Order: sequence, then C-alpha cells, then structure tokens
Amino acid sequence: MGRTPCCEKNGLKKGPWTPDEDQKLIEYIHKNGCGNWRTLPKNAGLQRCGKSCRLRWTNYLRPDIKRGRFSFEEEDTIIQLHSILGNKWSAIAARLPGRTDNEIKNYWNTKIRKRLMRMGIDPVTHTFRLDLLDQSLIQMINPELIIGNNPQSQSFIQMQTPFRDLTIPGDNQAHQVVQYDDVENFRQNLAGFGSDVLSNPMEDYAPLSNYGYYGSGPSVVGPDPSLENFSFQSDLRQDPNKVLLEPP
DNA sequence: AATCTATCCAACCGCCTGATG
DNA sequence: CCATCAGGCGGTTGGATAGAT
Repeated sequence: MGRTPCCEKNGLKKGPWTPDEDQKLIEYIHKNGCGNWRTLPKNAGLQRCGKSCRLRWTNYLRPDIKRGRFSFEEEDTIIQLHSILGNKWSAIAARLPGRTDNEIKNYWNTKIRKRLMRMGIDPVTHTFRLDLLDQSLIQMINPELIIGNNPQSQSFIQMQTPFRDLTIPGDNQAHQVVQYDDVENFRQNLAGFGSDVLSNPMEDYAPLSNYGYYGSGPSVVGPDPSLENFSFQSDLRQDPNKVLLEPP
C-alpha cells in the first residue's frame, strides 16, 4: 500500500544551513542531479529532510538564481502579474528568470504591498481605496475626506482605472500619464504633502527608468495630478459632497 | 553606549494535488 | 478505488541587522 514512509523526522537538523552543508548539497546535485528529494539527503550525507534540501537548492543554491535588487522592469512585471494572478508566486516567478517564488513573495510583502497601501491602492484588488490612502495627503487635498470626518469617505471608493493600466511599459496611456517630462513641476506639485512616499516620489526609480513613481496611483502620477484623465466607478464627481482628490 | 523598534529574508509549517502501489 | 506519499505551493515565523531614540 502506498509508498514507503518518508524520511523520519527525528534526528534531522533544522535551521540555517552551514557552508559545509551547502557544499555537500551542491556537489551531490552536480554529480547526480536532483532526482529523488527523499533519498537525496541520505545519499549526500546530509542530516536534513528532502523538503529542506529542495528548498535550499531552489531558493538559494541553484546556479541560475539572480541576486540583488529588483529592477524597475522586474517590479513592474510583478505588479502587473499580481493584478492578474494574485498570490500565485510560483506562476509569477516563472515569468521572472532567475527569481524565486520565495524571493518575490518576500519582496511583495515587505516592499510593494506596503508601498501600495500607503498610496491608497488595495494590494489585493489593485484598485484605489480612499480609506487606505495616506491621510496626510488627503488632509492637504480635501480635509472633508479624512476618514471619520465624512461618512461618505468611510465607504469603499474605487476608481475605474485599474492599476495595471497605468503600468504597462510602452502603453500610450501609461506614458502619457506616468512619464515625467517635467520632473521639477511634478516635485513641486507634490511637495509638502508630508508623506515620505509622496515627497520623494522618484527616489526609487529615477536611476532605473524614465518613469515617475508609477506605483503612486491615479492621485499622484505624472506632472499633473489633477485626475482629469480618470473616471470614477460611482458618481463621485457629480456629488459635491464626494469631490475626490482635487489638486491642492 | 545601550536599548528599543522596524525591517528584511531564509527557512519552516501545513495544506493541496497528483502519483504510486 | 483507496491509502499513502513526494513534491510543490502559499502563509508565517523568528533570527539577524539597521536605524532610531
């Protein structure tokens, strides 16, 4: 019935890998290939379970792994793919040569996700949400929209423009809206918002591309943050009590 | 200099799916 | 068909490090 039992849990080492263990694993795989992860640790002389070996190899030791900071293009791809695939990290990793699902997942959770939320973009649905947007920005734009001041502001507000529509490289709309031809003007428009994100919008990407802070969402992208290019899912613009994100 | 807090990321855990006997 | 397993995946943890107080 079934297969023979998996490697016994007792006596197997856990925790960080030592250079010696890494070397044993690399040498074994170079000689014999990955093959059967269950039998690999024993054959390679490692006191680890196969799962741990597989993880160490696929996430760290594999020779084709790319190291270092994610490029703008890679981050762009991650955000686009995530808006389509959701948390399918392996599927996203399959489209980013040299990057592992674990690495992408970590990067998303520690960097991209937080940044999107500060900018008022729901990292799950990739739509704009006023209740997530940095409150200091709203204060400068329209204090009536501060969460708690206006009952309507507490409701979930979405813009019709999907986030990914702003971030497709080569797309006319993306360039029209996002590319900053007049950086100084853009900076001046955003100056004084009091948010680390908004007062330094290009810091992260300026060396890497000619994009502005493409991830900043409809309210702050491009030299002109007037939102004239955007439509709303609801009739926000027709109701004076719901005027949303007028330029300062 | 010491302590606290935030951030990063390698590694583990538990679950799911398809393969195997 | 069923029980069991290996492999794979996403969520989470916790140690290391950096930065702030």
